[in-house]
Amino acid sequence: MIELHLLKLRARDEISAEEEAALRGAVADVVDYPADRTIIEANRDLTHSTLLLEGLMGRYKDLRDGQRQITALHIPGDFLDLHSFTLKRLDQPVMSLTRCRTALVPHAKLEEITRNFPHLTRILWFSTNLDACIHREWSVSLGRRTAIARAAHLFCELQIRFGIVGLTDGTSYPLNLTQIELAECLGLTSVHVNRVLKELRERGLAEFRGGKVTILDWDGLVRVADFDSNYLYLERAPR
Amino acid sequence: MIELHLLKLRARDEISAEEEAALRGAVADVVDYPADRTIIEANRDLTHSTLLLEGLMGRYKDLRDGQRQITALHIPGDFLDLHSFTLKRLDQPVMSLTRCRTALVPHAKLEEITRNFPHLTRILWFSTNLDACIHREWSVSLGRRTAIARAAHLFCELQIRFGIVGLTDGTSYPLNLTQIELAECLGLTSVHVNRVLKELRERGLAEFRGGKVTILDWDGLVRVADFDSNYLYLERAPR
DNA sequence: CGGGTGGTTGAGCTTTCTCAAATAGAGTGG
DNA sequence: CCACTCTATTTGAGAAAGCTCAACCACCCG
Repeated sequence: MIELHLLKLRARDEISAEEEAALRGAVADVVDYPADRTIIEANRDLTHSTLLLEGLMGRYKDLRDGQRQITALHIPGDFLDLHSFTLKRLDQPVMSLTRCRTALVPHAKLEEITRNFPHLTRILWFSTNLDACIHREWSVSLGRRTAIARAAHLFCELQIRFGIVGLTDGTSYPLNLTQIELAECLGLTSVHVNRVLKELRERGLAEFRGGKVTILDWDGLVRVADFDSNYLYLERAPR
Repeated sequence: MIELHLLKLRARDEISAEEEAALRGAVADVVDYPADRTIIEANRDLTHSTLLLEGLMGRYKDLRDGQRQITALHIPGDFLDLHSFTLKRLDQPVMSLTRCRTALVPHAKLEEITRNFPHLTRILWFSTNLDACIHREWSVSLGRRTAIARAAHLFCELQIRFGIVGLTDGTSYPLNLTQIELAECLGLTSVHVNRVLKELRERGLAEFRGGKVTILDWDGLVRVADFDSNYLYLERAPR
């Protein structure tokens, strides 16, 4: 059940058999959700964190004037809200973008881990820090990159992230978002995203259609995005 | 020495005398830096984290084309890179924006804490998660807020953060940044920041001059910014 | 076949950027 | 104390990226 999550962690550090068992033992129920459902509301007291097994989720914030910014995308193997273990409530809600399957991990079990498995604790801590690294890189995109570079950068990032959990065939991966939702990730309007996608397609860099991203020219896309995977911490190191 | 950091933590949870002692015992040398110096370079192996005692620091990323985005501002009492404890290297460098005084906290000491003080560990973990919440809110600003709302939002956030560590007199706090650096935080050009600051001043909302922010009309500023302090987790709760 | 959602395109507009120049201020050496 | 220099701030004018509004198309599903 937590196979994809283990893939993600083991790409960054060794996980012992005992640690793996502790992690497996921490998982409680499996819960499914339809698409377009807020599954973790903001400011509610939480007693468990949620691991994403299948589907696509996003953290977002709605502004008073009706605009929405998606601040993070979660793919299978990601915790949606491991940070809720210490935060106790979320400042930003999490919604399903497609149909999803999740596994609940009670905070009580995580607390046991912090008492008995210091190294595993650090690995879980690492994984929330990795989320923060991705947030910072998104800030760079939103603050400084052009529309086309932002889209290219996101496609590069996701190619790597899907690759880690074995969900890409090398040149394409599932991304069942509407152009409106993609615009909400990129800080653009859907109209402009449409034009940007057209340009990426016409320049032979990447294609977004049918709920799927296809990388047509990785090096070209990396160049347009000014993409550097450093921030994804793809090396194994003792954490 | 770690008084301001304790203020910050104790605003969010109880810290026992033993935990306080463990934290005090973790601090090693004090180091001073001049302004405008990169003090933690990207991708270097790190063996300690750094606590900011005095001054202003920022995490940033330079793009190929010469643009810079500042992704976080650190004020006294903040860890600059507590996340380096699990990341082992930083994806984004940290620089001093003013003259600064810091205290080094060896990772070995933090590791001891994770072995012996699970609750304190969770509090430190919380504090990196809080950084991430701020990152997400910055993403919202960069992605969706207008230039004036972005500036107003940052001024609101910093008023609260300086307030927690007792460095505001209620209406003003030190912020010794150039307009260029402020622009690098806000994802704008310095020319436009200048015009935005003028508008905030003329509308009687806030003033930025002489290395200091003065809030002239808190409610008005909050309205312009669409500011909600939820994401700063100002409540005490068992973490 | 019809309704609904999402994608595509065009035209004009707004925000913010770029380029350029003028002004202000802080620090330095004479 | 004054000229000089350097950096930061301020303002103006024109350009560009991306937004808004509107229409039309394509596809899916009942």
